[in-house]
Amino acid sequence: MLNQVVDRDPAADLDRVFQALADPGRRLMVERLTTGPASVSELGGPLDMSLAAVLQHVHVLEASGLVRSQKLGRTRTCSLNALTLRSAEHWISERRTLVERRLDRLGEYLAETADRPDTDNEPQGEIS
Amino acid sequence: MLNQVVDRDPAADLDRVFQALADPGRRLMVERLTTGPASVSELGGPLDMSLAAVLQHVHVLEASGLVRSQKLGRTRTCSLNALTLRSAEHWISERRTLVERRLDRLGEYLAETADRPDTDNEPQGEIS
DNA sequence: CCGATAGTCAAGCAGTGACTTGACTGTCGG
DNA sequence: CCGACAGTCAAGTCACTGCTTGACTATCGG
Repeated sequence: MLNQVVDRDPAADLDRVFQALADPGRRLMVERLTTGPASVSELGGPLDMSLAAVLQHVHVLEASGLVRSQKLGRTRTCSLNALTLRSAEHWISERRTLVERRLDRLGEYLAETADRPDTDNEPQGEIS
Repeated sequence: MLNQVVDRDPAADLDRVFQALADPGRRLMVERLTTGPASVSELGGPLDMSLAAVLQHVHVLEASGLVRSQKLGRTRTCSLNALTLRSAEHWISERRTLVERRLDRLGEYLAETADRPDTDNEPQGEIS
């Protein structure tokens, strides 16, 4: 009963998280879960599909690590895992800041070369 | 030549962004583009697939709004769009902070009820 | 002008994803 | 104990994805 995280491939991990988020229904479920735990039927309530289909979405979310769930009696209660949400957010923010920093530097460079029309501006590798 | 963003469905928009990021090859391309613009062949360099396949990935990235590109001569130069990266990051961070705040409140509640073992703690709706 | 370069388009195909239905299994409320 | 409830499993369908190959189109470098 302790075969939790056997899978240690960060890339495949992100695959599953982004794939899980790439569906409007599943995002709706995530949204619902931000307000607190919910049963499978509760998650599927607003979704106009069979319960079996909802369950499959829950499986996807669970495989991605975004959602954890446990069964109590005859109902399965699902809850959000903030850590997984964090890791996806982190991947994006890392890349975003990289681009923005580069774009800032480019802006400065352009501003400088516009001010001084004729100084020693050797083309040093690509900047753009 | 000005039929840019005709599509105004924020949900479908996120669909495409997360879908685009849900592929390791495409994430690699994004990663490459954080260091500056690149041609299609450059993006496909480390990828072990035909150029036609790379092009299709570029199309997906472009349709998601993550990448913009323009053709100059015979080469197409692609660049990252930080704004789209931002919007995906924003969606996640909104939800993450929601969960975390709720979890914090829950922690406080539990701590309080643990301190005062027998006060008027009416069960008022679900907290968990 | 010619060959190599860098894409582009269109089929075509195997694999995956998002469902459905139908049969079945445990609870829970009386 | 019985019916309804909440979920689960297994097929099966149908659309979409990620790739390939082959043919074709523009450049670019001499």
